[in-house]
Amino acid sequence: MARLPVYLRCLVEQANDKTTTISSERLAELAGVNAAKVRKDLSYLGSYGTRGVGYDVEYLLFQMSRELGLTQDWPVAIVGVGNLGQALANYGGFGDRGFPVVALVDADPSKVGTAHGKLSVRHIDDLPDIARELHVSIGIIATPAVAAQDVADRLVAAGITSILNFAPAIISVPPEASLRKVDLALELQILSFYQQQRAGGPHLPEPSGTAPARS
Amino acid sequence: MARLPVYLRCLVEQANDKTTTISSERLAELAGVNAAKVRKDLSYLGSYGTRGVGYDVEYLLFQMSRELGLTQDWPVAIVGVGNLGQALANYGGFGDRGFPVVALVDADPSKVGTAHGKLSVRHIDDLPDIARELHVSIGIIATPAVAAQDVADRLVAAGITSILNFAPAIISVPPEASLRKVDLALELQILSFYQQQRAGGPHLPEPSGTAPARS
DNA sequence: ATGTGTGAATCGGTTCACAGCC
DNA sequence: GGCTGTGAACCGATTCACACAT
Repeated sequence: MARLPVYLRCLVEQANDKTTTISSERLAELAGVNAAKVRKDLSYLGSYGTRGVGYDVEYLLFQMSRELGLTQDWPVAIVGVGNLGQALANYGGFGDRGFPVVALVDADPSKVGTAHGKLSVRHIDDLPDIARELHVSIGIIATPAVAAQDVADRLVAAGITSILNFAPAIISVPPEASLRKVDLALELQILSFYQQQRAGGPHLPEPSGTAPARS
Repeated sequence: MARLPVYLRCLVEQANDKTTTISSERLAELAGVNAAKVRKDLSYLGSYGTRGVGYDVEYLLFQMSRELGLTQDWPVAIVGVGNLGQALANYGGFGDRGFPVVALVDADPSKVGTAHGKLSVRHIDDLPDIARELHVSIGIIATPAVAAQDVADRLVAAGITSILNFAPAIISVPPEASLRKVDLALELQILSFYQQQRAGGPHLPEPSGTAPARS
């Protein structure tokens, strides 16, 4: 479920506030969902709540970190050192959360060897070596759209089966691999769509999911 | 619908390839969905297809651009000039697609006035002026999580009712505003979850939606 | 009393399948 | 013959509502 990480973040906040126990109602409020969903989601992890009381924050936190695989670091390689790739490499938010960026990779020979922060760019042909040496488990695709599928294939061939794709392209991977995508332009286009709707007469249904009404 | 921009991108590619007409089947393949979904989605825009033939690429492109509000530019302001904010500001991909970044905003007085590319940072208290002068229609939140809700409130108060939130926080906006979120750490956590599942014994259902099997 | 865990009802979105039009 | 447009069937996810544990 894509909501577990959200719960996790809320629980961390609560733990910092010395809260020892939390109800599904309260957690739902923090996570921006409803209480029944929280209970159903958490019940998949096992019966970690106490009826009449709620969930023990620390214990739930531990169980969830374990289930999410966050008790260890997952080294990340960024493929494509253009604007976006550099931006992501400089953004410190990954390493903080257990996803250290351990390699920058590009196909352009003129970029290979250039330094960005503590890392120097390596050639994509070395991907199998890089993956093995640095134990890379996640690959981030930050190339132009046309290269994205090829890069994905190379990542999988190198044994990197978790892929986050920032390129505006539909790519496919074999079933043993996982693929998520983040498409920045697409998000903006969706916003401009709704803005457009608000300006002219409404024709299509309202947004859903990511825009809860203020409570 | 969040799929319209994907169709749009596929249609642009086809138009560049001088393809004049396209079937729902072919478009579905390019967009990574199935044909029935394409037809249902496009039928919401109106009956723009021709039975027995398919859709006229140019005409559909025009209708979709209009519906998505992409016949005009939508100026963007980025709030929060930390690592992520700078990264997004330097990333050229927004302006190219009709979303020029026209303002950088921060609450830290020591950052105000510093230049990044062609823009210099302005103070968040000036947001109402900035919004009016530069016709900002979309605000990007790239602040730490704790500031996100406050920034959202200020954006809405300044008349910027389309918001893209990169901060790892659940925020809410009044119903007249639209909110989308991009949570990079969350995407990585979802990947690490599935990677973890593959390593240990599977307990939860497989991914869905973003990971089509290779055809 | 309070709040979880969970079957049952509900809902929205996806897929099927076919009538209708080129 | 081929492909769209769309009602109907389907399916997973959300929500309800309540028995049960503390």
